[in-house]
Amino acid sequence: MRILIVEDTPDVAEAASASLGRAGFACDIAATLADARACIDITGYAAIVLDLNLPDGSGRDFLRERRRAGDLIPVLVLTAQFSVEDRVGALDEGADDYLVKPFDLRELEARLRALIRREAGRAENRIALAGLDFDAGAQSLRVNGAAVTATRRELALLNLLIANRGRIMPKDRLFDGLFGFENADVGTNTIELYVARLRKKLAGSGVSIETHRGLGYRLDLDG
Amino acid sequence: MRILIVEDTPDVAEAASASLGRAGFACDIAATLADARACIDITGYAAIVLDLNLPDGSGRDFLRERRRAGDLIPVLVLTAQFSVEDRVGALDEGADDYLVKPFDLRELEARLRALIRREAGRAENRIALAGLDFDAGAQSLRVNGAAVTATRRELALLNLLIANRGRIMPKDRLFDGLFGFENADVGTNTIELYVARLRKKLAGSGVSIETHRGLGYRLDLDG
DNA sequence: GTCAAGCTGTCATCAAGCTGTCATGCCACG
DNA sequence: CGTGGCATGACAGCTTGATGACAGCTTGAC
Repeated sequence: MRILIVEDTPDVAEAASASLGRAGFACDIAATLADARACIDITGYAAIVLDLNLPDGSGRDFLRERRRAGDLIPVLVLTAQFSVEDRVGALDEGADDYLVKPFDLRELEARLRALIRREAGRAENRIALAGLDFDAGAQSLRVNGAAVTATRRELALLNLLIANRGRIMPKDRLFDGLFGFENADVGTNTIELYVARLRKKLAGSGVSIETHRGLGYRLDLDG
Repeated sequence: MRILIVEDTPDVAEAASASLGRAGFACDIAATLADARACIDITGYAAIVLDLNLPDGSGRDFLRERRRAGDLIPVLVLTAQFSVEDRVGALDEGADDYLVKPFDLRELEARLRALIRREAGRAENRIALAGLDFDAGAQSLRVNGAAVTATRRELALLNLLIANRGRIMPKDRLFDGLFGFENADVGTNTIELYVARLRKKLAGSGVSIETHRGLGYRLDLDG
C-alpha cells in the first residue's frame, strides 16, 4: 500500500510518514503540487493525504483537477482548525474524508485504512482465506489457527498480495508498495526474497503465492 | 488509559488530574471548549470528564456536537448541585454518567473506570489470565496467588496490554496511553524500560509480553 | 519541615534479529 | 540444451530492543 503525502511542513509530513510506515504503508512525500503531480505520474498510490495550503497553489485546485481527470483515488484532506469553508469545499470537490490539524497519527492511519478498505469494497480489516487468517489492524497472522510471527516487510507484502488476491501483481508493483522512493536503490531481488520468506510462513495454509514468470506473483487458494 | 478533563477551575481540574494520575490514568486538562476540541483532534481518549459551565460555551453544546459527529467516547459530566435540569439534559444529550459537585475524587475514579469498562465490553474490573490476576479497581496484582507490588506506570502499562491482549500494540500507542501532554518529551525508551520491569514481575505467570521488532508488543498466554 | 524510601526517566552499553546483498543452483521456456 | 528469470541459503551491517546503573523528584512518615 503506497501513500502519497502532500504536505509542505516537513515535521508533519515526516511524522505521518513514519507512523504510516510503521503501519505497513510505504509513503512518499511531496512538498508542492508540482511534486505531487510528478509522483502521481510516476507511480500509483492507494490513497493521497493532501494538505490544502501549499506553496504553489491550493490543494483544493489539485483535488478538482484530479477529479476532473477522472481519477478516483481516495483523498484525505488536512485542514486548519477553523476553516469550515475549506472543509466543506474540499468534500464538495471530491475529497473522501478530512482531518483537522493538528491530528492524531493513529486516526490518520485508521481513516486511511478505512478509505482504502472502502475503495476495495471490503467491510473488514480481517480476512480469512482457507487456513490463513490475517488481521491488518492487529498485525496478526494465523495459519491453521496457530499464530505466526511475521516482520513488518513480510506483513506489508502479504497485505498487498491479499488486497489483490486472484490477480497477478507485477514485481515492480510489489516493489513500489513495499518501498518508497527513499529506498529506491534496493535490489529487485528483495521481492523474491520476501516472497520466499512468506511462502515458508504460509506453508500448508491452503493459500499460496504462485510465480508467473515474467509477469509477477499471484496469491490464491491452492488447487 | 488517557483521560481528558474539561474544567475551567484550576483547583478542581488539577485535583482530579492528580488523583486520576495516581490511579494510573494519564490526564490532559482543557480549560475551554476550544482547548478540548484541540486535544481531541490531537489524540485519543478513553473517556472525557466534562464540566458544563465553561468560559466559551456550555459543555452541553460540546457534548451534543460530539455525539452528532458520531463520537461515542464515554463522557462523565460534572454538574452543580441544584441544576437538575442540566443533569437530565446532559444525559439526554448523550452523557454516560454525571457527578454532582463537590464530588469525591475516589468516586470520580470509580465511575470513570466503570465507564471505560463498559465501553470495552467487560463486566468486571478483575481479570484472570493463567497465573495472573489483575484488579484494575484495587490496582492489585497477583501472580500465581502471591501479591506483587507494581508502580502506577507499570499497572497502567499492564492495563493497556491486557485490554488489548492478543493484539500487537505499537510502541507509540502505548506511549500515548501512558503519558499526557505534559510528559510528551519523555524518551520513547521509557516504554521498553517499563516492559522490562513488567516482565520481571510477570515472570512465571503463564502470560508474557512478546516483542515484535518494528511493530510493537503483545501480551498473551505462553505457548 | 526534614528525611528516607522508592518511583521515574535518562544514559550507555550490549544483544537480538531484521534487512538486503551476494552467490549459487534450479527451473521454465524457447 | 542454453538462457534468462527465479529460488534460496548464508552472511554482514545496522536498526531496534534489553538492561543495569544512576540522579532527580515525588511521596509519605515523623
